[in-house]
Order: sequence, then structure tokens, then C-alpha cells
Amino acid sequence: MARAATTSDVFNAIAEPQRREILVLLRAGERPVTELAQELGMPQPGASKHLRVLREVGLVRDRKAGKQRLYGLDARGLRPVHEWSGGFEQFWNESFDRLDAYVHVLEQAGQEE
Amino acid sequence: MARAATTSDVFNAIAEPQRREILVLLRAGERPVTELAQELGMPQPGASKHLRVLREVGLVRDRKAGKQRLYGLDARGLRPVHEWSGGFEQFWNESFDRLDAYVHVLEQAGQEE
DNA sequence: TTGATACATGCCTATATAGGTATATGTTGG
DNA sequence: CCAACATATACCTATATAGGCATGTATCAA
Repeated sequence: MARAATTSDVFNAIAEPQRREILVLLRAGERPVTELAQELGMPQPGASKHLRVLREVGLVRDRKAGKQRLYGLDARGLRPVHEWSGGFEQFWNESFDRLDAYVHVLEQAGQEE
Repeated sequence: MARAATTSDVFNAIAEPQRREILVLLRAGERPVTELAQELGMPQPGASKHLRVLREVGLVRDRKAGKQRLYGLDARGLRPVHEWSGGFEQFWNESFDRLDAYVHVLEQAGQEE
């Protein structure tokens, strides 16, 4: 099997660089698809597809505005990501010390492999 | 093309649930592959593969310990994830108000599609 | 109704896995 | 050197996209 469907997982949805780009762009406010596609330098169908994924995981909302469809950010789904990664904060702060010690051990061990 | 190679991107590496599990387990300290495989309820080759991906993006370090190979956490690579998602913090806090207003607009507009 | 504009979808292709199984590699002890 | 244990890899299969292109659909204006 390939990776789990991006459709049901925020972590998968933001694994795609261009989708992260879209989210960043939307912080500035709602945007129609065409404008997003243009700013991302990709064809419109591509932008629509990414927006669909983002919509399905709930990171984006859309509303009709006449001929256009405005997409807007709903960042609540990113909170779990922030919290999960935050659970490692103490570790990346300790990292320097730990790695120093660790590298030391390796050197003394003769640095195999 | 499929998604970009997970090998060169931390966001892709943590898109896989079991890899996130591994990182969490490693917060408790270094572990040999077999033990991780057992705790994750997956065959050893599977654990080795996930560990390889994590190693290639730098989230994990390994050192030989006799017959075993101990894997340890190097959480520094998660910092960018935390910071990126943190860039949306103000938005998920505002979300309730915004969405309330937003839903209101939709209702008044006649709630199309 | 016709034409133009703005999107969403369908279809097709190439590719990157996730998993499972079998096997190669490396290490230790006798 | 041989057997046993711990891992990493090679292979093979099924599947989920990312992208490109063509086309369907909805909305608005004349």
C-alpha cells in the first residue's frame, strides 16, 4: 500500500509543499482559486485539487462569491500538529548536550560504520 | 508523479502515523529495532524501514551497541514543524469568531451548495 | 440563448511508497 | 569456522497521489 489517504489526515495534507504554501497565502485573507494558482505558478486544476484536499481535512473553507469561489483559512486543524511537535520541544533543547555526549561516545567507541 | 520523496522532507517523514509513533516511543530513550517493532506491533523489517526514513531526514540517530543497534531521537528537525504550525496560532484562536461571522454570511446568502 | 469567465472533475501516466516475505550482512560466543 | 541473534535489504505487489490536459458545470452579462 502507499501512504494512507491524505484525505483523512492533516499531517498528510501538509506534507505537500504547495499545500503549505496555499495555507500561508490564505493567512492574508480569502482568495479565489485563480489567484492562488497564479501566485503558486501552477495551472488552475492543480490548485483546485490541492484546495480540495485541504478542504477535506478541514484546513480550508470555501464560499461562493458570485462567479468566484473564495477560499479561506480554518487553521484549527493545525493546532494538533503544533501540539504534537511541541511535545518534543524539551528534546530539541537538550539535543546539543545529548548529541555532544553521544558523539563523544561514538568517538571513543572507535566510530564504527 | 506521486508525492515528493519522504527522504528529503521532515513533513513527509512525519506524515506516516507509525513513524510519529516511533518518535514518541523514542522520547523515553534509545531502543533497539526489535523492541520498537514489538511495541508497534509490526514486523521487524517494517520498523527498520521506517527508522531508515527517519534517519535520512535526521530525526533519528543510531549507534551500534554490540549485536544491537540503538536508535535515539534527534528532535531538532521537528522544530521547523513546530514553528511553521505556530505561525497559524493567531488564526486558530480567531477562528471561532471568524467562523461564526462567516457562517452567518452563508446563511444570509441563502446557503448555496 | 449565446459567449465569456471561474472552477471542479474526469482521465491517464509516472512514481513513491507501505507491507510482506525471503535473504544478505554483521556481531558474538563456543 | 559454525550457529544464533539482530538488523538491513532486495523483491514484488497494490495503491495513492501529483500533474497535465480536456471537458463539464455554474454564474453573469448582453
